[in-house]
Amino acid sequence: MDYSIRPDGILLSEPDLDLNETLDCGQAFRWTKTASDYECTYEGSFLNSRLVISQLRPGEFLLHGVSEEEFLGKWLSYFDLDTNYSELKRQFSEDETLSKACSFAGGIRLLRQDSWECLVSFIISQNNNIPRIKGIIGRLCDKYGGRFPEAEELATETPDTLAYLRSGFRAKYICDASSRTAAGITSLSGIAEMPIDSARKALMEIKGVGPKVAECVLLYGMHRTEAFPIDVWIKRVLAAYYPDGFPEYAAENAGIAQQYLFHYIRSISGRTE
DNA sequence: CGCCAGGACGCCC
DNA sequence: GGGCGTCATGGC
Repeated sequence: MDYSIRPDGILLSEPDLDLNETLDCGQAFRWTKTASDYECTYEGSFLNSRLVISQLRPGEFLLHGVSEEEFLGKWLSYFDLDTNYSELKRQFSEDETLSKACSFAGGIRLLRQDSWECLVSFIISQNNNIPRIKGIIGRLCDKYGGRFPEAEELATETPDTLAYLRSGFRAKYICDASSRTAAGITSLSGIAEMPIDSARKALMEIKGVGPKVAECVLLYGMHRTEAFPIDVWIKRVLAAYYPDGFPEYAAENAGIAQQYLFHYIRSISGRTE
């Protein structure tokens, strides 16, 4: 990773990042691709900061209007730029399937997202498809002026007052997550520091949070890279390529490996959304 | 129209 | 403990 400061923002050089692969692969739902003169441009936000980022060419990016302080204090961490993904992929590539997955979409990175937003987003994701997940979260943020609401703000809602989301049976789960978090019964910052099995149990005390959603919150919202969400696609990968279990040497970063595999298995079965 | 979606719950055995 | 119907909504 390298960067330079320009009048129009931060110019970032990072060969192991591709914006389409990272921002549109189902780990985050609030980035939108906007038309531009570049390869691609995305707009989105993390906590209360909005970002417009362009991919100028493979491995080169412009973070529009971002100061060095904002870059070092926020976006460097969000895009996990202090982790060496070349080294990770080199380790993964001992395995034949993982090797293919890494070379298919080598620009995927694990974003360090906000745990609360992540919890609500993956509650919404259950038995749902990505375009509709984005729609529900978009309607939620629209109501709060384009930002993601705090637990305290959602804690006063009911499934009826959340009807505008059209989130279906998931509304009652959003309410439970909000009231528990706002009341301090669930402490996401505390859970983030727990041993992983205790963290899983604590998350699953929330109604609507089962093994899959808990694992996603741990991986995407708490950067627990050993967390390994198993959805229908990863089940197919495990059945087809890992009948004797996932490689032990990759266990510490199994969640990152899972990202490459998810993208790969969907591509070879003809899915892009 | 039917099938499926980055699942979890409640109930059954 | 595993198996199965159900849950809203909408993309395709």
